[in-house]
Amino acid sequence: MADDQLSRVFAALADPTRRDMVARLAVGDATVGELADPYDVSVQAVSKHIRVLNDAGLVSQSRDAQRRPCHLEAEVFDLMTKWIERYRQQAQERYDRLDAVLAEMRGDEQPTHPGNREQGAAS
Amino acid sequence: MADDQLSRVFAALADPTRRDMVARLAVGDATVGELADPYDVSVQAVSKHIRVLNDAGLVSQSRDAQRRPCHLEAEVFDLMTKWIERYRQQAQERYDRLDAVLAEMRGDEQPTHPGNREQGAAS
DNA sequence: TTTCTCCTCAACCAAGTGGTTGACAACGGG
DNA sequence: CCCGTTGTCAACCACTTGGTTGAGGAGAAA
Repeated sequence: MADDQLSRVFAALADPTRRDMVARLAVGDATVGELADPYDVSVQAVSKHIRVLNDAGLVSQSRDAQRRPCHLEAEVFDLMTKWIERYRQQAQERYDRLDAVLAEMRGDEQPTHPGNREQGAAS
Repeated sequence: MADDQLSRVFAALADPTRRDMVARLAVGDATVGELADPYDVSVQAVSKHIRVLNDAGLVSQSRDAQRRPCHLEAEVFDLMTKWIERYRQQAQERYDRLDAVLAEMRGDEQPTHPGNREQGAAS
């Protein structure tokens, strides 16, 4: 597992249990015990999951006596969203260009200027 | 690794090499060899990466003689985006409510969360 | 103080991952 | 037809991962 943050975030969310915990934390902060309750695994295992989410920057923990309340750091989601949107859009534009070319080949559409359709967008 | 699609997609993108390949494929389809070229690993390793992307539904392969051109299936991104946005928004709403409560307790009139610069840049 | 609760650390284990090399199937060009 | 190109499959290896159990620290509670 590469050690850059984006990789860690994706890897952290690749586990359904951890996604579930994130869903739980989106509702409100929770202690380790509260997070562990719904699952049929040891508290230690849940503690490990939290550590993974923590390392990814998705969750932070504070102190309250013996308890360690977990808090969702939702800003990290933007990191993923940005990456995803970038390439989704890029691919989408490519399909759109292809559509335009196909339409042009069929004479479906008025060609604004023949052969001027490629590589137009400036990032 | 759980076998549901969302898990597979996240896991597939948890590897920088595979994210790189997705970036490459967003520009246009490519053969396995073309995808392997920039990297200092064997073609077999790249073939394995492609298989992972394939199993996640992110990439499809067709036939062209001996070649197996890879094609990016960008719709799968929506699966992730939906999941992410759901909990990001949920968490955001919670912070907003907290802001409101805090403001009310202080008798304040400008509710602003301390560590909460701005919300959705890319939605 | 002693005890109980909440949680983490350490060691261990089975299974999975990302890489390697070697073999080989499929196909086009001589 | 044989040969080079392209890519996958199979076996293997080091390392990681998600789980376990046991030990123990930090605080409240008795």
